[in-house]
Amino acid sequence: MHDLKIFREQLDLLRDGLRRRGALDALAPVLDRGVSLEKERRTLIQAVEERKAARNANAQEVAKRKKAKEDADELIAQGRALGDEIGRLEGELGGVEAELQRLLLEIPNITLPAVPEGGEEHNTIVREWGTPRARDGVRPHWEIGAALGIIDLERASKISGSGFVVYRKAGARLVRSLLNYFMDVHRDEHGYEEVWPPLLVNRATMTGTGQLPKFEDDAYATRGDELFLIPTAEVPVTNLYRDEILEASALPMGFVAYSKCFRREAGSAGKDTRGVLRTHEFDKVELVRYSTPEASGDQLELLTRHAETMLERLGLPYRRKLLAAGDTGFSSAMTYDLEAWAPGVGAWLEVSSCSCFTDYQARRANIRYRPAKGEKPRFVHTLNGSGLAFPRTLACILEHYQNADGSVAVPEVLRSYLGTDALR
RNA sequence: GGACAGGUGGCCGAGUGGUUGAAGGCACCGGUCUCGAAAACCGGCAUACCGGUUAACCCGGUAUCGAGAGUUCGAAUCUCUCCCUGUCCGCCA
Repeated sequence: MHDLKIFREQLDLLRDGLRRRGALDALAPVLDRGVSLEKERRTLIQAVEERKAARNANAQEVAKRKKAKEDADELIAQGRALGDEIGRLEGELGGVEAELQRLLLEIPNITLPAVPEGGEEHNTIVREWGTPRARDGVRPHWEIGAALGIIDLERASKISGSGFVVYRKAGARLVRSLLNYFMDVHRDEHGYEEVWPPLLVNRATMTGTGQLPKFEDDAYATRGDELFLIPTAEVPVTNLYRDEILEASALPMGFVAYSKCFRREAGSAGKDTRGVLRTHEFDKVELVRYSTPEASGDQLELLTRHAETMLERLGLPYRRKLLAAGDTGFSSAMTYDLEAWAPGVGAWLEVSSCSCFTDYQARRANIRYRPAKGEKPRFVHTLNGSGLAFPRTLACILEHYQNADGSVAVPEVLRSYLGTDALR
């Protein structure tokens, strides 16, 4: 969310940002409305506060007279009239502020200068690692998984519905191995604090990271308790310090959290849904960082490297894609997608999305830090990225390491976790 | 789920309708003192918004005592709803 002041002080910057996303035409009326409402808001605030000041002075005077046993009836009548007027003006102000709030929620973050303008056709591959395996003779992971008895989609749909998966035997253990391996590396080598967050969170938390109110249809909600199942660990972890002011010396902070992720995928039926590519419930290790505004660019590179390291250690060929402005997520100022090659599916699979949100998320969640003693608090910059998402990583492993005899070699780094060097 | 007891500034803690943004203490920062330190003393020490000025400092105003609504000329203080915490009981991995 942007600061209200953007309508008054940084309109050109905002216009240009929207243009780069290709969203200016659609949002121009929102901006115009915002500018005039912002003015109206200030006018109303002045009117209200002027009367409140009068009311407070009046109340003091009443107190004084009462103490002196003097008559105050006239003042009390004046106070009552002021009160009525304040009530009326505040009602008006409330309406204006509510609409402003709604407008602000419709305006996406402004992307950083390094982000290419335009739509997804301007996405840029900025890094490639490894040699993608040829598709010839490679079966997709759902066939491999079924043959090995480690991915059971039929029974998953029986017990839960479509878009769910049961991992069995070595498949189940493989999930657990990824969890432990990822957590270990990010904690021990990359210096993240390990966090094990709740999967059910309240409305304020979902609102803090922007899932609500706009995307309520995408979230699973509990009946009767006003709790939501998290779509990513980003939600509880970023909200850890909601409404707090941090010490500058604490930054940057890094958190690594494993979680189940729950997504209704309301609008994406039929796209990339084979096998485990898109499910309603999946596992992911998430990296979250808080940084000072000055350092957030470097922090994005660092975070992205942390995620890439996992693919390199697993020996999976991948590429880093810098998303163009129009393809960059609503709250994000800059995003790299990491795509690993799945030779069986014959596609690059997004296994991580690393973003810098600048202060857009922090403002909404009210996460600040104090640069130095006595200075005013500033919003932190928040960043996050998967490190990594399990199902697609698992699919890539099965396909990339598939042998001619139907067995699958286990990546070196997972062997001690999995207790075997091959799945057969 | 039931019954009590609570939620006040970074922390502790006073305060039941009228100069209370809020006593006092602790912590922290600056100063005096000291060769230096401690102690003592003096001063400072929330956030947001609006306006004036705007380069910064600053000045005036408004709001905030868990959240929201209400009563009142006036609410930390009274009423209602909700949230959270603690203790006991019940249930339970």
